Amino acid sequence: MKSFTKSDCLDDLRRRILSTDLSPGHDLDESGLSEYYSMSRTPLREVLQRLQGEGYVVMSENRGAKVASMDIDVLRTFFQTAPMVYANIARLACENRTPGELDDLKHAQTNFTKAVKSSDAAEAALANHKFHAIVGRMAANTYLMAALARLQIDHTRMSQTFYRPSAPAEAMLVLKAIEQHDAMIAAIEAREGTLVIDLTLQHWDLSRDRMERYVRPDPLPVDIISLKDQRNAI
Amino acid sequence: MKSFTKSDCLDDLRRRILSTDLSPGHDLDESGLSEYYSMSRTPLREVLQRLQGEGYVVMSENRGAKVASMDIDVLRTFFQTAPMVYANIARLACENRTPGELDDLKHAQTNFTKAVKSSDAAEAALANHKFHAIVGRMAANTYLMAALARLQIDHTRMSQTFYRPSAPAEAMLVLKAIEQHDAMIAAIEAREGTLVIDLTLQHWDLSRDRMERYVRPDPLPVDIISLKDQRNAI
DNA sequence: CATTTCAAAAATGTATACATATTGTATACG
DNA sequence: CGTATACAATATGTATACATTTTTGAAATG
Repeated sequence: MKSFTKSDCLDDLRRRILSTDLSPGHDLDESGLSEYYSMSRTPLREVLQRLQGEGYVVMSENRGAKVASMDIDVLRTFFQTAPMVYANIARLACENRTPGELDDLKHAQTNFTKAVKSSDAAEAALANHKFHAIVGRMAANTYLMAALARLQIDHTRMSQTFYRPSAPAEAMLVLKAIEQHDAMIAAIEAREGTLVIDLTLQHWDLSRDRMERYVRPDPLPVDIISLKDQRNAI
Repeated sequence: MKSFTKSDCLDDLRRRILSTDLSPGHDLDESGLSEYYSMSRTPLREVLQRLQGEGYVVMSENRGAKVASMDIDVLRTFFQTAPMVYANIARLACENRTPGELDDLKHAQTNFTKAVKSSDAAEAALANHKFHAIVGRMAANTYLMAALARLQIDHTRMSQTFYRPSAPAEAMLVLKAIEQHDAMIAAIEAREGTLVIDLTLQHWDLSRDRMERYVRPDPLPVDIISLKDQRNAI
């Protein structure tokens, strides 16, 4: 039986939520989780409290914790807010990045590329999350970071399908995302603020188009429905 | 002995931190606090975890919790970020406000005015905090709200002196703040987005000027130092 | 058959005891 | 003297037992 430290538990729960292994709205049972991570309920509850603070879960009095939901209001707000925050973060990252952070970013990019090439969808989404989290750290702005962290939770969960390309045209889009990351790294290294804002917004557009297609897929063919028994059609 | 519920404890600690009754960097002792609020350490630790999530305190492994500090980096970032977040929040508040929230805002404004008139500095700062928190709730944007909440913590702590007017000219400034609040309420009620952005930025300028004077006060008169015994001058 | 009641079961909340890590202090040593 | 080390004191971390609340489900009722 593997032994988990509290930090491991935090990381693992974050990973499972981001990969939608624990789906939005999923009920988190304290006893079950404390057994799963082989720790008592006391530290596990503290982990959940912390995850609530980070926006991964919501807790209600006497009713335990749930994975944060992604209802219609959340999505609307997400698409409204994301480009502004991402662009501002990217600009600040240009100004405030350190050499060490730049190395971290390049390393995250190689991990991302590897994950994409090996067609590991969940791993690619998490590697992408890590990449943008490092850009956020570069920005060195605790206030915007709080907003970014929450945006990323929903962004990563929504983009799970992004890295699971079903059509050749969509595989191309993922390769394009890799190129955009490379361009962003170069711009951040050169401290070209206006350029990195531009690149970030392009990167956002690519992601957004794909996500909107996921949220609002092509409607089912009408004629199939009309051919079926009318009682089951509604 | 008064009995505290966990929610009371949360509110009271927030209040004490915002009013700098618990100053930035202050070490929070679990045993002491659990005795103070007459609850065991288990729920108190959960309260601290939660306050960490909200940005009021920082915790480190095996070293307990401290009130979030306000060092030079924090202040720089604060002045850099606040106007953008406040302006965006105000604009969204115009769009998304509900009648009930508008009532809450007006009520908060009467409380604020009362506190200012009664020269209760700490209460005025907290009432002002509440006012802007309601504007934040009106915006209905969880991502920006996370940033706003953290900005407000530092804003309220810094502006403690704002409502403790030492000179008549500064009392005038506080009255001006009250007028600005009234104008903002009217603009939000009329859903005049561009106007409320303008008013918000003016409100910010007023607050910023006062805070900068606090952070960087007038230097001590040089001649007084030169008159003293040289050994004590340094 | 739907609805209500109420007790058992299960989950969350809290207190306490114990384990582990950090900090302070006195003493030994160079 | 200053530094290092050992040990006591104190603080944080975790496990367990118990309390309270919510949920479940079977029996009773209309």
